[in-house]
Amino acid sequence: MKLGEGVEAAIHCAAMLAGVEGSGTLSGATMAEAFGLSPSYLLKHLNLLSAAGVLESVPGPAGGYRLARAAERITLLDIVLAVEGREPAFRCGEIRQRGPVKFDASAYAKPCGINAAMLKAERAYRAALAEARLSDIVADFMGTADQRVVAASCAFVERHQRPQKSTKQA
Amino acid sequence: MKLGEGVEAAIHCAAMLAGVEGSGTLSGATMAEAFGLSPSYLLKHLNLLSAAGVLESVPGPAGGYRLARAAERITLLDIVLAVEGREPAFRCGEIRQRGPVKFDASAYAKPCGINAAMLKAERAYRAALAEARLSDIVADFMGTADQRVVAASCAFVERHQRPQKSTKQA
DNA sequence: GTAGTGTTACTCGGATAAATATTGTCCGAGTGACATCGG
DNA sequence: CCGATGTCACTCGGACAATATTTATCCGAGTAACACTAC
Repeated sequence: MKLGEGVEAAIHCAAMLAGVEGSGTLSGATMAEAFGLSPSYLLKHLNLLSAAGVLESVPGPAGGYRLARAAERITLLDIVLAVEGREPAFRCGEIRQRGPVKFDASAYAKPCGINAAMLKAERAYRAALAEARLSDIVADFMGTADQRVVAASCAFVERHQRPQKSTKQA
Repeated sequence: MKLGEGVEAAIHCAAMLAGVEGSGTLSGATMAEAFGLSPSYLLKHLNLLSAAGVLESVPGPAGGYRLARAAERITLLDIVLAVEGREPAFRCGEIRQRGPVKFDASAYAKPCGINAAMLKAERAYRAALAEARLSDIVADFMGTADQRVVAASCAFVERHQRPQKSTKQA
């Protein structure tokens, strides 16, 4: 039961991208610098988010990443599943069938009760994550965090964001 | 987000031990055979359960493992935490402080909102596991599983269980 | 026949390798901006 | 002076090592049962 280090980075990056105006972008290198991370490695996680449809990537100079949809429609569950994978953490290996006494498949028609209990707990976990919208995270940060940090973060985004010129149908 | 393979084995072993009468024991080798697992590796997980106070180990010939308390007072959470560790899956590395702009510690007095949301979800996960008692798992297995499998499992336990000398068998 | 004692076989327990997943790094393909050149 | 074009720098994207964690195995310490011997 351990989540990868990249989950934290992915959420922070998504929250930072939520502060970008319009269809502007932030480059992966910029976000890596903001959090003191290895740029190349952060790209790996950002690509996972792009593949999952949470972010969009813009190539070329003045390119970068942006949210694929409004922050209100992105949940922590979307991000966690994108980075960690969609399959459940507990995988029933059906070890109950691996013993010396064998029966045909009909004897194991009912799913393993242990697996059911574990998956039920995981559904509760995912449901809680699904209720945490990215916009809530950002609003909480803006409201409760130290104002110096908030101001510095906004200034950082303002300074590094790149307004998309070619696609400014805004 | 991935649980170790040993969690499944640990839960199955605990459920099997719940079927042992009185203060009898089952050896690790016996349970490993029942599930087709490596005996030496299963011992590692059983020891974790012993260290956590979920199981008790009896050394010497006719030794083995038994539940440390009644199955009604053992939850899946106890087992999962014993095997996977008690620390939460999401560990906040405070990467928000690792950027180029630094503030003193007072600016970060409030805990990270992302961390709070992740821990809240994990509390929901653990709460669901805490509601799943080992006795419920066993009762569900006895009631809903195929009766041939139930009979075979009970027979296996009957055949391999070792009555502790203090409790004389009938 | 009974009690004491030494042996023994079986158990758990921890230290030790192999396999796998995660983390971190590098270089290449692609793309839009910029400077240059021609009209 | 304006437009087309070639070059370039910057971006993402995926392939390649290093590290950490998990998985698997082996051998040793400990203990209670068993057998043997002496009384």
